[in-house]
Amino acid sequence: MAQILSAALSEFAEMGYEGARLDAIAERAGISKPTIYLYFDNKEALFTEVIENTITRTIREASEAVELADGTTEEALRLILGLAYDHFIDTELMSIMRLLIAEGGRFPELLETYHKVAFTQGRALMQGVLRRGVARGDLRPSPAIETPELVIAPAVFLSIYRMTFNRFAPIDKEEFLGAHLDIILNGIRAEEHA
Amino acid sequence: MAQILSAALSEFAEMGYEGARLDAIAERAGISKPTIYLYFDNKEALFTEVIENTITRTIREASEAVELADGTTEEALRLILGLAYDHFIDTELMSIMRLLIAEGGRFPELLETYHKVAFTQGRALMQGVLRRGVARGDLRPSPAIETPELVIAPAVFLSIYRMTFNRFAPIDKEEFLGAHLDIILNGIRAEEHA
Amino acid sequence: MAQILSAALSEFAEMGYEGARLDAIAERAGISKPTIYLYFDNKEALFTEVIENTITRTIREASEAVELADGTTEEALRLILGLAYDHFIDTELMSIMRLLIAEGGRFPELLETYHKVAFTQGRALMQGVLRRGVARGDLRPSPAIETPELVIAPAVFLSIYRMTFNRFAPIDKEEFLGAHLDIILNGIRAEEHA
Amino acid sequence: MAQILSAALSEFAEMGYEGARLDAIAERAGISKPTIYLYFDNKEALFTEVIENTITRTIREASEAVELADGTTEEALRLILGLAYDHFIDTELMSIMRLLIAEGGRFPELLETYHKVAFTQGRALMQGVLRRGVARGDLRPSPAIETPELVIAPAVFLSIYRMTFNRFAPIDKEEFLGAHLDIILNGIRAEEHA
DNA sequence: CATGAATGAGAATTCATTCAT
DNA sequence: TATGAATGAATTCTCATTCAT
Repeated sequence: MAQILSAALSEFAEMGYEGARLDAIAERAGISKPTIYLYFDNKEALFTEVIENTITRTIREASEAVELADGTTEEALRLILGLAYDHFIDTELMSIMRLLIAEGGRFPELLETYHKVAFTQGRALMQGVLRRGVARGDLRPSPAIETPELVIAPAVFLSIYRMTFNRFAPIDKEEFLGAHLDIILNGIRAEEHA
Repeated sequence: MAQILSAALSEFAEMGYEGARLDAIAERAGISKPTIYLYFDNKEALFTEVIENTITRTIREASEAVELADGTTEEALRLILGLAYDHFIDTELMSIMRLLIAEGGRFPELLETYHKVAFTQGRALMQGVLRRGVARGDLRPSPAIETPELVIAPAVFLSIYRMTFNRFAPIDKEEFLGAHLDIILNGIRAEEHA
Repeated sequence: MAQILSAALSEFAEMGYEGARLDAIAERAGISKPTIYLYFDNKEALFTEVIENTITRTIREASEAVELADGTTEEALRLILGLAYDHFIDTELMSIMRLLIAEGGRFPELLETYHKVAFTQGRALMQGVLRRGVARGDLRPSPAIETPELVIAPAVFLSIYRMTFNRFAPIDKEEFLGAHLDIILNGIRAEEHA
Repeated sequence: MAQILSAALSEFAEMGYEGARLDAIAERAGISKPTIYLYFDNKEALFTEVIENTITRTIREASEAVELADGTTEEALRLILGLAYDHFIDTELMSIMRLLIAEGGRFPELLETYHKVAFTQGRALMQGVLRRGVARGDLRPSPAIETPELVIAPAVFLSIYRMTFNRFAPIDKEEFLGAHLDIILNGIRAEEHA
């Protein structure tokens, strides 16, 4: 059953919901087509199960890793963004995101699950770091405190980019992360005085 | 033919390439199915034509608007980001982006077209603004100069967000743009004081 | 569409609902399988349409014929039973009856239709003849007046018989009808007196 | 094995041959699907076995009961028709009859078995009673003597009726049997008087 | 130009049947 | 004797595509 889910994730990610063929999934999983029906009611059930299973599994792994260091605000930011890049980019979660963007309109419950289980959690984590930073005097009370999505946005952008344009103009993950941290922390404006 | 393209864009955007039905497109366009074949060789040709047509048309409109004001660096940034938000969010271009994310793997030429025609151009524009800002002493020579994607990323993020999670936790476009400009310009770090 | 209905009637009558193959129906009708779907939503719709269409068509024809002669009671009985035999035995209506017996449990609405449109009407007709016979003094006020089914029963029996056992021990329709009339009119008991 | 046959009879009777599912039979019998194959070669073998088994079993029971009373002709008739009603209506034999009507075309050997084992025997029994009645002077030498089916027909009719239309316009078994005997014995014609 | 009518190729799904245990 | 797991062979149904008009 794990093999079916894994095969299905690949096929769905590559072909989309409609484009995916149960034939292909069965072949990837090394079983026969009817066997899929021993474990899943139908294509839709398989699809939703794939999504939910992957989300919860990945989030569980991620959550375990996010024992936030007691370090400085900058270290915490660096850590959490590093984790975001590691989990979002070139991973199964990225495939899920692509699927949700593509098929979300037709599977709104999945969107909701992902929103609740993954997005909201990540957002809260980031907001916690920012708030602590402000409390410590490390960060100014910028609008980012209430819009932590802004801080995460470049990670999401890179995830999309890697799935699409990267082949034409590659962007290096580490370099991008470095620049990301720099800009977020310091902005692009030149020092006022002088 | 314009009606066909328009109908097809809607249908493809809603249903994806495989999910889209020529029946449905014909109905939306108020014509009969075979008529589509008078103008397009087949479904794939219609799809690529829809994408390319929409891209070029939208980009043309956008380009006309980007007679960059001679104003201050901040005004230029504000202007170009405002245009990005206006063209990317809740528009046809957003549908195209969704389609490219969803189907890009199977239609790489379309990705390339979009990359060349839209993305590269927008990136160059942004980079121009940034470079001029540095030259004028308004902006520091940050890594964003070579990674202008970072400055655009939140617009892309919001575009995706509006297509997916917005229904569960709405984000206001104008507010988000305001925060976006603030963070990009100033960063989140507290003034070093001294 | 008439050809599809006709082909479907044959196939359903021979094979039952589940046993019937759309392939076979298409072939009998000289068309391709998908063409069936141009006219009928699915197998079930085709089935119910076949039944209802055949019933109403046949009943219409029958009704036209039942301009009951003003003749004697015996002539009227002879006429109406003759019509029953002609319409029930070795005809399309017989196939319908077989189908309803076989599949009635799964298609109760069809049973109801047939009951209303065919059976009730025939029963009322027979009852009318019997009542007039009693009024004229030709018939005694027997329990058959309120149970006209008894008078029709042998026709139904023969219909079933022809579909099943006739091949092993053939029963001649005309002879059977003759005996039927005789028994119904006179009973089998010997004259009392003497 | 008895449980399998019983489960199979129910399922076949309800769903027809094609409609019946081995899954369902196994579940009704409280065993697993492959177990059926320990006792029966395949679905068809199970079906024919069910039919033949039920027929022979029921006929055996019936035969035992038909130690014809030495009573009057009328008593004998009453007895034999009573038995027919009891065995044909709302019983397993009725289900068998329905199955044979439905599937007889595809299983002619079953029809033959039923014809030989059940029908011919019942017909002979009835004919014996009639002939004895004529010999005794109780019955006239009517055509029914050579067509005893006519006398049985209403029982068959009622059996069919109970499987189909009874829900829309119920017929009481006992009343019907009473009317049946009256009509068969006396006919519906008024006394010639004199 | 436009379309009503038709279909070949293929998709999901079902089910009788098998087999290793 | 019994069964959990698996599948080959259908079967219904869909849809892009064609063609005569």
